[in-house]
Amino acid sequence: MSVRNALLGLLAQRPRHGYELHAAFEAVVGGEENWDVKPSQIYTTLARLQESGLVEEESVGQGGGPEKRIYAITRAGRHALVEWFSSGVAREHQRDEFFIKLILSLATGEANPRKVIQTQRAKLYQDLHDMTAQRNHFDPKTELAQIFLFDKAIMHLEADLRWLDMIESRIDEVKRQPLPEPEVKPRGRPKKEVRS
Amino acid sequence: MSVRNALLGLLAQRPRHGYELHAAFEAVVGGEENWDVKPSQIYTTLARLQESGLVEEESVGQGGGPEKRIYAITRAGRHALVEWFSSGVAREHQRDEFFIKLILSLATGEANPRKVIQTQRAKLYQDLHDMTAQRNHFDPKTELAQIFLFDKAIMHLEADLRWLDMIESRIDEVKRQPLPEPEVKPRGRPKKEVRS
DNA sequence: AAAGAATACTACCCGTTAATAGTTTTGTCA
DNA sequence: TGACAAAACTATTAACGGGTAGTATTCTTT
Repeated sequence: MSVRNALLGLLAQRPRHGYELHAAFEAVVGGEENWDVKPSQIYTTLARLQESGLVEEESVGQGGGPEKRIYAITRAGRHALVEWFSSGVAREHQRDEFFIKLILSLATGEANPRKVIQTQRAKLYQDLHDMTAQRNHFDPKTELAQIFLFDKAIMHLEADLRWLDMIESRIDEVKRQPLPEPEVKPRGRPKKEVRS
Repeated sequence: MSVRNALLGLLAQRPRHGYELHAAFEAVVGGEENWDVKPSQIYTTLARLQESGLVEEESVGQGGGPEKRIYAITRAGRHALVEWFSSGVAREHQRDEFFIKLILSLATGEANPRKVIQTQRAKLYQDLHDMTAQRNHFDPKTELAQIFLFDKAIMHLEADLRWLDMIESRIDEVKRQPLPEPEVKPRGRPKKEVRS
């Protein structure tokens, strides 16, 4: 969803062709680090945007080399962009991979939960270390935005570590709890509901 | 990735059919709340697992109603599962939707950055409120795991809010920085590199 | 007959990657 | 001077994995 909207944003400035969009995107958000968008994604996304009528092919330029298909944003596109800017970003799904792993290790006995936690903690420390190192490669005078991005990641890692500590200290309580069983629902037409 | 592995974990206990897997999954990780897996996803994932040879169709049971295709985990499947349990969960990509939105609002002038921040903050507070409310619907005596899941989400939301404050207080610094330009690379064969 | 559980499937969207292909510019070396 | 290497420039196609929407068939109970 975000590449899509980013392209709309860039096209709102002026019409561009695919390669140019790729360059602009990288410049804005991926200073050779972190967000690595492949050119092909730009083109597929562009195609889908066009299909949805948010973008249209304007003309075909030709300036040495292959032809350039130049795209422009449409009215509908501008509308979608405004929409995007004026709405909050939905939080990522609860779908937490580590959590499900931990629960499954508890529920199935296929792995040692404490070990799972330890592995994860090691990973988090490693990540934290890497992120911090990378963060310090940027110059606050000119690349403050990049630094903020890393700060966010770092804060999340710290939160994860705190959470992990909390969970570990109470893992026995969880173990003691009954395994959740799939609840059985009565078949057939339900009885007339008596509301509570 | 996680549904996939979760199915492997459940099949490691014993062979099951799709509907059963769906029920078990919901019981373990989605107490009617948060993680809502559609049955169709179970089936598509199962099909893909089978194609990769991690799971195989064992037999077709029949117990009232449509036939049940019963799946079992294979050796390769068990191997993949062990692999999963013994490796850390990779952090989610840097790909941060809010960040790119903010940067684009700064770079393109198509939206007011302060407003973007405010909208996001409102969203975060809303989410925080909802999460907290939901969290309190669970019983720590029997559903501690669910509560932990919410705790994690809550901690992340709090981190996001702190981060947002930090960013907002320094937004002018960012604004003052030169817009990142796509860097121009020299064409042609590169000069013989004089290593530093 | 109504209603919903039990069970399954297909088609599709979106983000993403891998692989490929042709043109132009420029440095290097014989 | 000319041949070639190397890389930028520009784009396309095929495919995969996660995920959703919608539908279809039976069976059981009221």
